[in-house]
Amino acid sequence: MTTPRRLLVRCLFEASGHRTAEELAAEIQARAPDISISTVYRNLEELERLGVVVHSHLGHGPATYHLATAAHGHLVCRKCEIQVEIADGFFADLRRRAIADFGFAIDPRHFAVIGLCATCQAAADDLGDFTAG
Amino acid sequence: MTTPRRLLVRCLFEASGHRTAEELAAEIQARAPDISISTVYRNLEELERLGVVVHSHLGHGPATYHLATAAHGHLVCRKCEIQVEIADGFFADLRRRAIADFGFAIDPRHFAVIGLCATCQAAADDLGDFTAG
DNA sequence: TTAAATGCAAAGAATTTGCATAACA
DNA sequence: TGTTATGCAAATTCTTTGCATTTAA
Repeated sequence: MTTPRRLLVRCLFEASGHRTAEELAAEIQARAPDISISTVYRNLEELERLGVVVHSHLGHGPATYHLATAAHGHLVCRKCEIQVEIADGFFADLRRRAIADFGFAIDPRHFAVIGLCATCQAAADDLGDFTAG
Repeated sequence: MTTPRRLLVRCLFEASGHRTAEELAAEIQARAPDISISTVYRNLEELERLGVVVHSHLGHGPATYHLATAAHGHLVCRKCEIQVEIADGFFADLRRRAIADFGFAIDPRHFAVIGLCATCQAAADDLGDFTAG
């Protein structure tokens, strides 16, 4: 148990949101300025190997990390990038089918489900009307 | 209509699998060696803007590109990385719920659904038995 | 002949790695 | 005291960008 590791774990427990490695590094560096981001990556990797932490991909940017106990799925708008957290129940049917048809045990939280939020759909429709007219 | 663009479109139509920008560039360069990969990226971007091509993320590596007409979802094993193509019907329930509860029109093909294939689940179980015993 | 597309090289973002030093047990 | 972790810098991977030159309509 080293200082960087202790601070990282503390950060992860204190706030439960998803944060990128860079954001976590910034929080840690506020307390211990010369902890390097490679140490953060290495510790996240180790914590993930131990099953304490998971990471997920919510878009094209950097991965986000959080406690495994706080994992959940996401809908992300491809246009405005708004994120919605969704309950595992949303994936019940998909999970059942994946097992039944392919023997796959899915982790539907690793990658977000991308789409268009209601607002951006409306905007796209308006644009459609405009360009058509 | 320039030579690089023509060759890229031909490549995309000839074989229907998903290929990375690098793979597409290699195919193109077999015919016209000094077409650069940045041109491939630029044309893919343009074709995507026009709705002819889509890209998806099947794992942590490079994105894969294919004709929009050939789009489909994927299950990918996080361990052995085997890929299974799945029909849109798999996502019908998720799609319905996303619209009903959040107004989201999802594109469940952009990011793969990650998980463990049957073989890797079995391997994990064996390991579990072993380490437990 | 003029706007658009290209090639090259360099920049960028996110992550990983090599290696000498430092910290833990 | 010996393994494990760290900091730093450099390397990697994937993708984008700047800019001078070429190509196509």
